[in-house]
Parts: sequence; C-alpha cells; structure tokens
Amino acid sequence: MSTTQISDNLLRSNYPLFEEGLIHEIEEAGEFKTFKANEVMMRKGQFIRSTMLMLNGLIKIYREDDDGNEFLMYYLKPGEACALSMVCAAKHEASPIMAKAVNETEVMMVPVDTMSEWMSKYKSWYQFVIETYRARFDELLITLDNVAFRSMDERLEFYLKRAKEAQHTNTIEISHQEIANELNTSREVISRLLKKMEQKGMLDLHRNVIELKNI
Amino acid sequence: MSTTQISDNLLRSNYPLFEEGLIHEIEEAGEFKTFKANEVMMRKGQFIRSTMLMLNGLIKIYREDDDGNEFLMYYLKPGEACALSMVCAAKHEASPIMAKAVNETEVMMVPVDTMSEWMSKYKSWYQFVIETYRARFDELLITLDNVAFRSMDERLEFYLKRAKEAQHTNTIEISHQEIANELNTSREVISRLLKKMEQKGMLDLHRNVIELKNI
DNA sequence: TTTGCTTTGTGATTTGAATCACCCAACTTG
DNA sequence: CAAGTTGGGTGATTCAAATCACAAAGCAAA
Repeated sequence: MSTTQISDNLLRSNYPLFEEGLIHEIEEAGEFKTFKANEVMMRKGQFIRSTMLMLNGLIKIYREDDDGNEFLMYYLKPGEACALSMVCAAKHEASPIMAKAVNETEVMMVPVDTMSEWMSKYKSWYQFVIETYRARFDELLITLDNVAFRSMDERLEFYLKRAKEAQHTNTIEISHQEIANELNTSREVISRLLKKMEQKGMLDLHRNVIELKNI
Repeated sequence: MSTTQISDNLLRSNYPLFEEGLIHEIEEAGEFKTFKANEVMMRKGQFIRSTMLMLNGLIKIYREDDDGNEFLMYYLKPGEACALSMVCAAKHEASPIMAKAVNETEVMMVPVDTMSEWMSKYKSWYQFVIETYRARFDELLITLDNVAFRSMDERLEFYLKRAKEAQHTNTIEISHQEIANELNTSREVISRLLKKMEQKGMLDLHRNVIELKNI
C-alpha cells in the first residue's frame, strides 16, 4: 500500500465527518509527515505556516516560560488538531507552546491559506475548527483549575489518570524527574507522593515505569 | 439620538473593519443590552444562545470551581468578544466561566445561528472570530504562566498592572479581600504584600483604593 | 565484573503562603 | 454622634512544598 493510500485511510477513519471533497483537498494541499517517539515537533517561538491534523500516535503540548520552566497542558490524539497552531498560523505569529511526540506520530500538515478557504467551502471543516477551539479551551481550563485550585497530590493523581487515558495503558513509562518537570515541581516531591500512593495500593513503582492499579 | 443610533455609532467605532453589510446584519439580528457596574452578566453553568460584542464599559471574566473558588482570567473591553461564549454557543454547551461588569457596560448580543452564517459571508467576521480566539488563548496562557510559575508578589504586581491598563487609571478601587479572591489567596497575604509595595514607594494605600505610582 | 551514570528513597531544613487570632481605623446608618 | 459594619494591620502558628544532602538501587557499557 502506498503512503498516499495509508494517509487517505487514516484521514477518512479519523475524520469521518469530513466531506469527500474536503478529504481530496486535504490530500492535495497537505503534506504527510512522520515524527519519531520523543521528537520535538514544534518549539516555542517557532513560526508556523501550517497546522497539523493528527493521523496516528500521540502528542504532548507544553507551555514553556522564558526561564526554561515547562509544564504539560494537554495531549493531542488522532482526529484532533492543535487550536493554537491554527490560530497562530492564521495570524502569522510565533508559537507560544512546545509540542513533543510521545509515540511515533503521523500527521497531515495543512497550509494556512487553504484552511481559511475551507471555512466557507466546507461545513464540516467549519464545525471541526469550532470543535477544536472548544475542546482545547476546555482542556486548558481544566489544566488551569488544577494549577490554581488543587494540591500536588491531587494534581499528580489527575496527571496519571490523564496519562492512562491518553496512552490507553496502565503502564506509564516515565521517570519521576519528567513528571516533576511536567507538573513544574521537584523530583523529591513526586517520588514521595508516588511512594505514598504505592503504599495505598493505587500503583506499583519500578524504575522508569509506573503500573497503575486503582487510579 | 435614539438607542439604535447610539449602538450604530459604537459598533462602527469599535469594529472599524466590519463591512457595511455586516454592520447592518448585526443591527438587525443583535440585541442591545446594558449592564450595571458589578452586575454578574453570566454565571458558570448557564446556557448560552448568543455571544456578546462589547460596545462600551469593561468586563472581568472569572473561572470558578465547584467549591466556590474563583479567579480572574482576563478583562474584555470594547471591540472584543468572549471566545468562550462563541464556542459554547456554537456547541450548545454550558458556560465554563463567570462574567461580571466592572463599569456600566453596553453590549450587542448576537444569536449563534447568525454567527456561523457570517463566517462564510463576511471575510471581516471570519478574521474577527479568529483574532478573538487568538487573543483569548494568549491571555489565558499568560494567566496560566502566572499561576504556574510566579510567586504571589509577582502575581500581585501583574494583577495591578493589568487592572491599571484595563481601567486606564492609576486609581484602582478595590478591597484587599476582592484582590485575594481574584488571585485565589487570602486577604492577609495581599494586605502584607501591598504594605511592602507601599514601603517600596510603588503605590499608596487607602480604604478601598490603591493609588499606583511606580508599577 | 567493575566502573559509571541514571533513577529512586528519604531525612533534615527552609521557605512561602495559609490560617488563626485579635485589634484598630474608617466609613455609614440610625 | 453613637453604634455597628466593613476594611485593613500584624504577630504567631501551621502546613505544603522546595531545597539540600546523601545513600542506595538499577542498568549499561567497557
């Protein structure tokens, strides 16, 4: 099967509401692209000329500040797109976020001019863009709630739940240090909290692996 | 001058990029509405059937959690619209936020069905919607940065700067308790930090009033 | 299997912020 | 103007989280 056929299948299965004509246009205008696991797909400050439609894999979207602090905002999965890249592409602005592939990830890159054409041409595209904005706003608000209102143990539990859900597995491969970075705290705090959760029987700890049980 | 003439003037001056036809349609479909200072314009959980185009005044947009905690996300001023209400109206979802008028505020309420029609009909409307999303995302990210990365004194300083800018004045009328609520901390913390800032000559404190000097 | 790096565990200490306790000052309402 | 109400000041204490300090375990490569 050719690459074109593969991406055609992925487009149709992940974006079932797109009209036939829109699918064709995406295939014509878009560029199929692959990222390796852990590859940084987009850096903060980078200029964006296109948006990405997720076909396969999983992405983490991070916020970074100027001092090198980072934290996880949300995941993107197949059938979704990055609202921020849409918006920044449309306004020719630098990216305010960093995107990193969790697994091997395939996307369709769509140039911005084409995107705005489709808004008036395809009802399903308009609906998709609106839904993308809504979903990202929602996730961002949930992240904000957590940072603003919740204590570290609650935030860690939410973090693990989200990881489990996004990765469809109870086996999370990650170091305590990385979790600390993504929650913008220190490694010791995470280690201690995880230990407590292990003692409560919520999970099992191994080197670089957290096995979720009752989360 | 009639109400219609007033709102026509406000629309044209605050939304100079809107085409003539669009202005007419807004006037036909929209509803002119006034809110008193401190009036809650929209509650969390409320269902939204229209979005608001700001004509006059100033609005604060808050996030609330289920335990009654609140905090300030950003201000809305004339020429702007609430991205969240756009998105929620389009998806017939409950509002995730609370909006409160700072001063007497005039808005044009625009029903959602009309909005999506205009997307394809008026280029300027499409541009406006995109810009609205971009601006709100940006502000939300800045708020998130502050909560996630900054300490209380930095956050308070940013809070005052933003208030000064939004209200075009160095005289902020607000109690320490209200600031504490909007930053989701306690009154004592704010009082102490303000006192320190007064000692540094950054501001003067009076009952219910903060006079900004070197902020 | 020895060496070295990365990851994890854990005590001790410090710190920023929250909470408690209470008083005083400034308005405002009868 | 007296009494009550709301807003503000400030010490003492508690608490969650950050930081420091160091040991041990797990893994990889020489």
